[in-house]
Amino acid sequence: MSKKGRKSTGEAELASALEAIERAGLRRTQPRIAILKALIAEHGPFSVDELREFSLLDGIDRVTVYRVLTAFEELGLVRRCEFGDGTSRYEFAGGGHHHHHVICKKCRKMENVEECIPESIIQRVRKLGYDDVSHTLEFFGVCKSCRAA
Amino acid sequence: MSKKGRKSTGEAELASALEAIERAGLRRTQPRIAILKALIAEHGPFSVDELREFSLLDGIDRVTVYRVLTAFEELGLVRRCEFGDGTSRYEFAGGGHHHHHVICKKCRKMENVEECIPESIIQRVRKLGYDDVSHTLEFFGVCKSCRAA
DNA sequence: ATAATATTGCAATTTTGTTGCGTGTATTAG
DNA sequence: CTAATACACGCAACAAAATTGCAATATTAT
Repeated sequence: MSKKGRKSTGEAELASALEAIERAGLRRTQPRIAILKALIAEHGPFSVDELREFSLLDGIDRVTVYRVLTAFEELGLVRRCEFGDGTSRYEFAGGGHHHHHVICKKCRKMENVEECIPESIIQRVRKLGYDDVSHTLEFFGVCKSCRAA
Repeated sequence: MSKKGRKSTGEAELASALEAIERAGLRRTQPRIAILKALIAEHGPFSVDELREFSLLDGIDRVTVYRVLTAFEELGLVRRCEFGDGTSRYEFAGGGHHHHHVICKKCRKMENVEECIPESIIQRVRKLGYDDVSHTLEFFGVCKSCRAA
């Protein structure tokens, strides 16, 4: 995405996320920074325990990860996804680029889907009397390799 | 929906669901019938424990309810919804009529949304190589009364 | 009616997420 | 720069949700 086409280091995303944290009156703590870095560097939504496997998060308590992710979700820095297996997964959402996922029903492999729902549906929900409307959308199907087998 | 406009007793839905169960090679057991009846009679997605409060389900073990709902989901008789509070909810999906929900972020009140995503998005997912594509879609917002407070 | 087997119920367990509280660390005031 | 304050963290205990193994039971086919 950068003008010269070089791979993003994530520094811009990190900086703007930290700014958002400050604007919200929260502190720049080591766990928050580490979690942001991990989420920006690696992608695909992660469960709390998957996140904790990154060495960046070494020594950070599971409870802290839950609390940080919940705070980030409220700030819109993170999106929570439910893939139907009972655990929540989180991915960085600080750069406005919002997408969804397809999950294979057999092997649980996951892939991004760039399309989103039309604005008109969101308008309908607003007309029902809701403000600050967000949504979750996930697709499930059987992937090529699983179909073959 | 019936031709004469009288209220549906759910008998038709029940019959066709039972037929689907047989076609799948499953047995018509008392717990399965009771759960179907409850799901057809009452609406709005229910958690396992909410379902178990209906007297129809008296004496049916929680584990059985989980297992039955999982089987029904695979048959497409039931849709699973995730409202972001850590528990799965289920609703009858045997009559093709498929809808989504808005959940208030504050009071957790829930309401149906009849609109659905355009077929074109589902086509895109199929083109990614997935068969048998389904989706989950939930909206979240702040409802009128919570906005006032 | 009987046999074969799918399904249930129970108990124990695992997994996921939450709460309370004492300690530590970042920020603010002096 | 130091002390005071408040926020955030880590630990331990807890709670909720869902799963597993196995023996007992109910359903279907013969």
